Parts: sequence; C-alpha cells; structure tokens
Amino acid sequence: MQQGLSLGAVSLEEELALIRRGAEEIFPEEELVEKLVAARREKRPLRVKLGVDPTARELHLGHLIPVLKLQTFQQLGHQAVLIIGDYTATLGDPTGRNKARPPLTHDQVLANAEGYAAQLFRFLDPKGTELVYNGRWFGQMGFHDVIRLLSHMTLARMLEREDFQNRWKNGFPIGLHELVYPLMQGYDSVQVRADVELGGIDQKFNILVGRDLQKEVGQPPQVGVCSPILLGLDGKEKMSKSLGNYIALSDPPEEMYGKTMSIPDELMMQYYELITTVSLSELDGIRRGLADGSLHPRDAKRRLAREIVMRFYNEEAALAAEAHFDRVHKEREIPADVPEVVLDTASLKEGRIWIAQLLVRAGLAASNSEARRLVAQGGVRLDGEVVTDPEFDWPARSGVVVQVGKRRFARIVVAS
RNA sequence: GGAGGGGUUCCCGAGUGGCCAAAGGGAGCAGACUGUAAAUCUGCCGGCGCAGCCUUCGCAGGUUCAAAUCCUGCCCCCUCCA
Repeated sequence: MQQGLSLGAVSLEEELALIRRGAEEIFPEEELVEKLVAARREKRPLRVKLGVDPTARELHLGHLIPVLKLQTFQQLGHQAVLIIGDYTATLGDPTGRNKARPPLTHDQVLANAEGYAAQLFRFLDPKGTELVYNGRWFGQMGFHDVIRLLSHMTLARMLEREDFQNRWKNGFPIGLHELVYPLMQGYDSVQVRADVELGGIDQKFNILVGRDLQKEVGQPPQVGVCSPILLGLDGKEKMSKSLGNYIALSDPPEEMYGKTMSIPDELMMQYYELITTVSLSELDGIRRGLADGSLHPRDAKRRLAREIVMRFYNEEAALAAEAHFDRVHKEREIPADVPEVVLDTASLKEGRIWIAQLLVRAGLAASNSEARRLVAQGGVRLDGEVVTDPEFDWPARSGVVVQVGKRRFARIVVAS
C-alpha cells in the first residue's frame, strides 16, 4: 500500500488528477475544487464518506472501486468516513435492479458487516478511518422522526430516479420501503457532515438527496464523486455475484489472473484505470501502444493481470500466477499444485473404481450422470490420456492426475 | 371491496389431457479453434452403473387407462377500477 501523504503534499493539480482518475462524474466539480482549496488553506482535511451495505458475504472488485477511491483520498491526507449500513441493508436497496432485494435480518447484516470491515481495512488505513454503523442514529429514531425525515421528499421527486421510473413504467412493483432508501443514505451524510460522498454512478440520485438534506439543515452540501460501474468478465453486464461474472476479493491469485485474462480486450483500459496503480502517463503509453500495434493486446493483458494480482496480493504471487497460467493454458500441462483427493479402499472394488464415481468423489462432477456426459464428450483425462468409455473401471493408482476440461485437476491418493 | 392476469426445470419464458424430463433464449459445462478462461462454431445441460427406470411444472387433494395441462380448496404475486 502506498504511504499516506499529508494534506497538501502534492500540488492541487496532481491531487485533482488523482481524484479524477477513472471517475465518471464529479458533481459539482467547481465545488470540489473550492473544498480542496479551503482544506489546504485551513489545514482541515475533507470528510470523505463511503457507505457500504453489508448485504452479501463475498466482496468482488466491483464493490471495491469506490473503496479504492476512498483510499486515494486517504492517501491525500483526507479523513475517510466509512459507514456500515447495518440499517439500510435490512431494507433492500433498489439500486440498479428491477426486483426488490430480499430483506436481511439485522443479525445477518451484522455478521456480514464484520467480514466487510476486515476486508476493507486491507485497503484503508484503520487509524485514519472513522468507522460508523448507521444504526447508531437510525436505531434511535422514533416514528415521528421518520415522518419528519419523509416530509423532506415528494413522490414526484422520488420517481425521478431512473430505476423507479423504469419499474413504474413497466409495471414492476416498488416497495414503499424502497422509497425511503435514498433518504436514509442522504441522512447518513447529514449525520457525518460529509464533504464528499463516493459511490458508483448508480448512487448519483442518493448522493444528490444527501446534498438536499444537508442544505436543509444548514450544512454545506457534499460533492459527489462517482465511479463508473465496473463491467464484469463478460464485458456486457455489471460485475455482480448473481451473474457470476466477477473477480472475488477472496479469489486465489491464479483465479484472479486467469479471470483477468478472460476479459474482452476493450475492457482492459477501464480495468487498468480503476483497479491498478499504474501511473496515468504509463497508461497513456499502453493506450498508444495498443492503438498503433506496437503493443500486443496479449502482453497488455498479461501485465494487467499481474498488476491486479499484485494489488491484492504481492509481486511474487503475481509472477507465480502467471507461471501457472502459462503452464496450464499455453503449454497445456498439469499445474504444479494439484489438490489431492484421497480414495479409501472401501470405495474400490477389486482395486478398481468406476470412472463416473471417481469424478464425483474428486469433486469434479456433481452426479454420476454429469460424469458420464463429461466422459462421453471427451472432457476427461487420466494423466493426460483421454477416457472415452463412460463405463470404464479404472484400476486405481496413487499419483495419477484426473483432469476435467482444461483447468480442473485432482491428484488421486489411494489410502492404504 | 370489485374485475381480471399469473406462479413451469439455475434465470427468462413456451407449453392448456397422451408425441413432455417439458420449445426457445440466457447462464453453465465439454469439444474444436485461439494470445486468452475472449469471439465463433459444435455438443451437452433432473437423477439412477442409464437401450430401462425414478422424481419434477406454487401447495394439498380429486377426475382419468393417462395430468404441467381438467376439477376443488389453500398460499403467493401482479394489473385495472374504487
């Protein structure tokens, strides 16, 4: 992780360039400049807010984009304010979906929250981060407080939000509780007196609601710094868990590397910009190289994959992941580290095991039927030899590597 | 409160008595090709040691030789009118 800088350690231009990097929209940008200037003058760091709702257990790179932006602010000497939306998460955020998210219990949310915070502090300096749960204020509000909060908004205003509008037009349900969500997020900004709020561009509406609420209580309104929505590995849809097109924060280095190699070429620059720390001038070089053909897209992507692994692990892991990838995909060889699967003698009949059973036991197929199909399609190998007969009874032998497809392996160990 | 529409295999969605383990698309998996786990093409895509059998179409019953399809009750969702 880069060292934190003190406020004003870099020029205002540099500071702005770092903040703008990969940002899709900053609104209003003039206000951001004013705030930055004032911060320098008064030696008062900006309070930069990021709210996360711990609705899932697993974080992926898409979640991380605004977090990395917060890291940037922190490194520039500003005050990070991380809000864990333990209350908002129980509501279900309508963001970008046309189905209401199923509500979580508060206990589930708190359990998730712990994991989140731990993961996020891999990127944020805990000492320079104010961590708050929004249940701290929402948990204390009475019904009349809620009504008062609601009175700040009109239905028409709320329906301006694109997602609500779409659902309204298409006859999809909009839960009343969902209408409250933007107000809650906005109220968070009031509570922490945010100068800047970060988020994906899908948060724009909510961030603007925060500005309105702040103005109403006489606070200087926050500035929104929105990141684009990171596209997933397919290059078409938003990175999301349910679509399965994601790189998880918990993915091992080889997975991260391989998944990165699978993104469409057009996505490379966005990933470079949003996820890596490769300098802006170097990015220009890469862009030019790709454009004039002097840089092979494969090489640009290999570097990207390394950079990404490096950011989440380290250089050593990145190089190892690359070696693994080359071995499995370029040379079509068995990787160095193959998980072992132990076969106990009880699963053998006269020292043999049916190939389908072998695959199931090795976790390479979900059922005998699936295993049969894999064999029938020529997708199964024993020590590199394709198995063609779905009825094959294999004389089990330790050390043999079973392979399904191009990249799923298991080394068999026969228990004695 | 009234009227109407609907709940199908991971998702979307066709199917209104046998030809239905259920069209089509998506996702996923495998094969070919490739710089690639991209794109494209091909195949597979409920379970069972599988030319056969078993379980599935909101839930519970019923009619029938035969039900995802018909009947009864229940649960859930949506739209319109008020």
